[in-house]
Amino acid sequence: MTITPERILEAFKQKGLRVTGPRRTLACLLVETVGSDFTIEELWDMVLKRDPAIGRATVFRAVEILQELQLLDRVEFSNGSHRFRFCHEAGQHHHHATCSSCGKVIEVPTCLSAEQLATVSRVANFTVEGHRLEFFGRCANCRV
Amino acid sequence: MTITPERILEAFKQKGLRVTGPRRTLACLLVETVGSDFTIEELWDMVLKRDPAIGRATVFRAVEILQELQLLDRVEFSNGSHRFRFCHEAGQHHHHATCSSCGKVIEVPTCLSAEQLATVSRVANFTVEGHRLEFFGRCANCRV
DNA sequence: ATGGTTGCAAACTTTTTGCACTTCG
DNA sequence: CGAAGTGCAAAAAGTTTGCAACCAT
Repeated sequence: MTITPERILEAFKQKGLRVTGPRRTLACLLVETVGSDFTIEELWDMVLKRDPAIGRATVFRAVEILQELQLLDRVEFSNGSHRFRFCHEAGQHHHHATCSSCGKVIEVPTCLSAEQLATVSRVANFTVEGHRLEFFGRCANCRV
Repeated sequence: MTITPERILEAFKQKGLRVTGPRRTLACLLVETVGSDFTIEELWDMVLKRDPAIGRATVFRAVEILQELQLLDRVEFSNGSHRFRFCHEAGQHHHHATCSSCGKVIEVPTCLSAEQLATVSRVANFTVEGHRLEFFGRCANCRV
């Protein structure tokens, strides 16, 4: 199940959103970025190379939508900064390990168990609807 | 073990940092905020009421240090925003559940097991040095 | 046609920086 | 005294907004 621009555009349609030129351009670009991460500024720069007429706001707006569609992941780093990433596992629940030395991002399937989530609900008297989990450390290359 | 301004200032000293007027003011203020959360702007406003001479940059710099000292927690919300919080559990490892309706923050002790962390290390070929875990959902008051 | 979408530019929010002055130790 | 810390103001990042024109459907 490789991700294609069509899949992304289909997701827009199913949300009742239109398929437009800028969105098409973005979809094509994003599938090529799989496995790498970027800031919105960097994404905009990439977009400009394909269509210099696209505005920055359009990119910000598209990123917001793609996050809601769960297609684009926001990756948090230990220093509090964040980058975006169109993951191999796009659409699948997963988390990220980020190297505090080189910034490498690794997709990891590890997650909390149902029991652990139930425990949170109980002790916090809280309905858990979602969570975010990030691992920080050092990748194989940056190990000492 | 109640937290006191002295404890905070002591932590500064042990890091080789000086105890200054602004830091004293901040320490006193922070122990009174335990259990509530704030933005840096809000913190600065509170600081100004005690000493109108303190600059914004000083507050930003102090917040950065207090985070490194693990005394001040940065709480992330589901919408991507964040606030700071001087927790009851200051210094103890814990996480947060935030209500996406009213913004309430609940401190929770639930965490990953050693096995789960070991699994991440193994599958990602990655030395895990830290992690961040946030729960999103609805608190008792905002439940439908 | 018609309402969602876009580009632009300006406004905004949040955080950082350089530097002369101050203050702790 | 000397280095760390501070206040200020300006600048840098990062993001949002209003609106007239545009274009999918």
